[in-house]
Amino acid sequence: MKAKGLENQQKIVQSAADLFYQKGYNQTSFTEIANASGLPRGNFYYYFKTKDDILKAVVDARVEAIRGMIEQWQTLDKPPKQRLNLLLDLVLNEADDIVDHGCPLGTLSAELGKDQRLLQEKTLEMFDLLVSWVVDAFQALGCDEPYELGLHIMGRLQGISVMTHLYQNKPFLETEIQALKAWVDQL
Amino acid sequence: MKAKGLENQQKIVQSAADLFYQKGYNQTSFTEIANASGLPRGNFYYYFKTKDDILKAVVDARVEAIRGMIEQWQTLDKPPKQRLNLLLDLVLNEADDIVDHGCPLGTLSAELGKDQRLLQEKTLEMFDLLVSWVVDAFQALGCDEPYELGLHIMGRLQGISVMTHLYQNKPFLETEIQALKAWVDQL
DNA sequence: GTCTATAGAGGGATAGAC
DNA sequence: GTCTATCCCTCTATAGAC
Repeated sequence: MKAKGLENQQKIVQSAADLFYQKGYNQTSFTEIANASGLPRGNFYYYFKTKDDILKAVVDARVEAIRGMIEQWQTLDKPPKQRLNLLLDLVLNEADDIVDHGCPLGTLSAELGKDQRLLQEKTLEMFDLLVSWVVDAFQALGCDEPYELGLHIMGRLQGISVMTHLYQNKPFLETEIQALKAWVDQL
Repeated sequence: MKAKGLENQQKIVQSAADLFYQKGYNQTSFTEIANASGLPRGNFYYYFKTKDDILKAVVDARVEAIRGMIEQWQTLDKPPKQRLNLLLDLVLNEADDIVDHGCPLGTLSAELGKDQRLLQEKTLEMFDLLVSWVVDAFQALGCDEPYELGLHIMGRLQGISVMTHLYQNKPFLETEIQALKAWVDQL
């Protein structure tokens, strides 16, 4: 049945996404994905030829999720500074996960950047969406170098995520995000 | 011979340190360390009982290197702001490596933080040394919250390293470090 | 102290019955 | 479209000759 197939495919992608985030891509085995999704190991070679294909599907799903989120943000029709705050609030809401596993985008990209650059390029699609969202906001604010500012704020968020994860320090994340909000506010 | 043994041990630690940085800890195999160090695979179980022990030795070596660097910095007897600049210049000098492999401290800690927290704690020794170096400088400057500022600047550097690595964007690193220098200067 | 050979577990991937 | 059985490879780690 086609419908059943799609369902299983989504289960695999969802389980893999969680595990890749919690354990890292290379540290996650087929066995673990199978156990988490409730499907027998051999089965999902029917859906994905290789582990890399699973990662690509995971990234595609996350790209679509981000795209959907941004589209929803756009419907809110907020002024530029509040648009930037939407991203900052997103990080604030994910604080507990960041304490435990770091940034879902950054840690995956960083892991693959070490020696799997081809796969890493795929993960940059996730970043690019957010970068262009913040760049647009800085542009709307009439800033001189919107692209540089966009990379700057994404870098700030990555740094906050790394330190929060390393020291499992949630208060640090909260005060740093507040500081970023103040910085945005006085632009 | 004891001397020969120590020499081999250092060769292993050096090769492992390079590979852990370039490929990540979990992605580096004994075979690769053996090839890089020129020693046969089985041999270095004489020096290290497990792979984890090699990592600990690698971290110990790096801790000692950082400690030595900081001691040397102290002999320079510079004013606080210039002390902070020593760290910023260090990052600037490592820009090419950061483009290729990210921050040598941060990427290792982040990898192990995912699901090898016991090992990760060991790697925090490297961070703690640098954190206390910058905290001391902020304290000497009479800043209100030196510890928070110390974590802040370390986070900024981590964020810069992550983005530089992801996008292989060296100019980004250079302008961001310059911005940090300006920020330090006007404290 | 140095090296070879190999054990034992677990990884990704495949073949083929149903 | 679903599942079992299994292959082959690489991994860490060990045993034991020299």
